[in-house]
Amino acid sequence: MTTTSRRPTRQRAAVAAALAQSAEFQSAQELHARLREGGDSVGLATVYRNLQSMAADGEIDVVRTEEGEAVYRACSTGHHHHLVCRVCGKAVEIEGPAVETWAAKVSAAHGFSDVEHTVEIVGTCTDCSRVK
Amino acid sequence: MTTTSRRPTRQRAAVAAALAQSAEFQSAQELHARLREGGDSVGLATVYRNLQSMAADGEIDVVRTEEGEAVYRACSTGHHHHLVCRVCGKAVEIEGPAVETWAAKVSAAHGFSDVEHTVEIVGTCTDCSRVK
DNA sequence: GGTGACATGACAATGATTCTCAAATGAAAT
DNA sequence: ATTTCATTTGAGAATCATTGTCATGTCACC
Repeated sequence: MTTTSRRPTRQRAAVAAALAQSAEFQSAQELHARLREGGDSVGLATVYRNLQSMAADGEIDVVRTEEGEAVYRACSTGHHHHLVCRVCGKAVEIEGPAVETWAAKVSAAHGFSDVEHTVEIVGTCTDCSRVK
Repeated sequence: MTTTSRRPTRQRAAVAAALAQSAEFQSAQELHARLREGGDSVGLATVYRNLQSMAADGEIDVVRTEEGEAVYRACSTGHHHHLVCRVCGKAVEIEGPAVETWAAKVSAAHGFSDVEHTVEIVGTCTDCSRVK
């Protein structure tokens, strides 16, 4: 079902590597720029295509910025949510059994099937609130 | 604090009215088109500006589409979340005390302050899963 | 080594959102 | 009413991420 056979290419590997290099969320544009600088030249469209297919296969995480920009991140493992600092962008991975069950219960109650959910918590982390 | 004094104008009223006309989420573009058709001509930029200020004041709800488009909705009351059908777009307003407390607890545990959270659940509603 | 399908790259095209700035309009004073 | 002045509006240009196009490159297999 999730078997989208793909061909291994230098570009795909480069994108995956660049993504894995940081634990933070990165936009396609940022990744593209980083690749350029690093010498691994990869076309912008290719970066987008690869990120999309990886995301479709659940290999990476996608989230929409407040401004609507898509940001990607190498997903360490399984299903989880994020606690993001609105100032420095630091992201903490969190899990919430409570939320999972709640979401399942609520959607079932309304007759919804094949459900997915997104939970994003944004706030100001200790470091950033200190500085002001 | 939330006292952003604004001037009442025909346009602002028109946008608010158009928004209130439907219980569904609508994009700025859709609202603009609807206003045009209805004879209440309002500039596109103005529609955006008003939606933004209303959203900033918490008078209306904003959510990002899967494609990154911003959609707005007259917010009935207080804080709540949405259960959205991925096929027909039908949205059900839901509340979740469980989620609220969980979010507060988790963010506090990580030292985050001034926290906000977003929870979106998407699935397929009864009607749409029936048709296939 | 040849071949056909899939991947890539450069660039054009799209589409939502924002910016610009002159003209219109509200509010309060006169 | 009229003046005054900050705010709001409108039309269109400008941005900017993302997607489409299509000729060319490359992989897996024969």
